[in-house]
Amino acid sequence: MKVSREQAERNRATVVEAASRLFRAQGVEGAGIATIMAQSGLTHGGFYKQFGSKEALAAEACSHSLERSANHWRDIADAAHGDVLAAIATDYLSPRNRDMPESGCALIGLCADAARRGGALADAFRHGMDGLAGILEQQGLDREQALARLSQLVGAMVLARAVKDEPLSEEIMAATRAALSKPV
Amino acid sequence: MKVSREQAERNRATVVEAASRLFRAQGVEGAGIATIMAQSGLTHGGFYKQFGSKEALAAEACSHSLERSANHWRDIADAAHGDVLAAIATDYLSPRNRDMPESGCALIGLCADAARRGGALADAFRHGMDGLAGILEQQGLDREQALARLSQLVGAMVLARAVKDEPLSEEIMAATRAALSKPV
DNA sequence: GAATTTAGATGATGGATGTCATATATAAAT
DNA sequence: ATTTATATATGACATCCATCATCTAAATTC
Repeated sequence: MKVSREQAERNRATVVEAASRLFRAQGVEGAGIATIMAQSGLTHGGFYKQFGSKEALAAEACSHSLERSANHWRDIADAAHGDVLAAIATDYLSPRNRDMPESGCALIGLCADAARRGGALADAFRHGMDGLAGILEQQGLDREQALARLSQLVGAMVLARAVKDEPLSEEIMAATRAALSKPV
Repeated sequence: MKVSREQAERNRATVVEAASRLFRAQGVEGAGIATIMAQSGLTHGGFYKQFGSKEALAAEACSHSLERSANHWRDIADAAHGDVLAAIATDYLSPRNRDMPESGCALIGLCADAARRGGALADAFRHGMDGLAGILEQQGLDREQALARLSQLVGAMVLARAVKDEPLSEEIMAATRAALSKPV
């Protein structure tokens, strides 16, 4: 049945949010339209009234998530007295980001999908990554340093998640936190 | 029909090799048993005479691939006069590794699958990663430095693949090559 | 308040997938 | 030379998925 325009817009936002969480946790292939819609309290049929395709939803979910991450990084930067990069590293290289992929950084959760699927998802991924790199650049790093250090954050978290071994995983995160705390 | 024991063993190795390439390129979910067997010149039916499950094949393919990478890194180390780490970085952070995932490093191609599927695949991933970290440790890096720098290699390649943007991707790789060429 | 529009529900479709049962032809064992 | 064992082929099964056609009830418009 039809719902009010505002309700429809709210529903749409709920779907994007659910997709963002499910895609990050299970990958774009791993999460089906039906699951995402059910998680949003809807059925699968209405999906194509709101989104052109699963790909389009994935791209939107990726943008949504990386914009949130950018806001989060800016909050950390504002709150940190002293070394902002170390504060971001401490927040990023944490069990929370490692063990809760559905709410963790989309650079980790969606990197494989962006690489394999390309298209609008990869565009959203690139744009979001650029935003995060830009935040690092505002901390007195030149672009080269910003990209190198972002790479290190991402690589450490990718490995920490993949090894599925708490001591080794903590070792990886700690080593990278230490490396990022050193002066340029 | 039955084939000779040696032929069967060769066939098995061919399947592992095909799986290793297809899984790295398309992910474990993206490559089906039928495709892997066809790529090996066989049909899908015989698969379960040789492998317990797709998961088991994925783990074996991961080990196989990361052992090859370790050999490759050792070759680079032997051939390099001077800075071995820079030589490895130059080889790793290259268009070849970025654009040919089916023959590229499995740390990149299988990290998402290891993180999501866990099990034997994650075990193989961890073991292979440990081996590569060990090679870095033999270059005068302490363990902490080895893990931090391996993270950086992995993160840069993950991002370089995901952004699907040749200039940005080259920028990421160059920034990380430069960072890894600096003294500890 | 009637007419129209439309968000979402129900249900179908075609294709792909991992796994397994059975058949067959050939190697290995006797 | 005969028997046995088995590597691979054929075919099937149940499940899942993205997408779309159709329906319906409620919101919007007139």
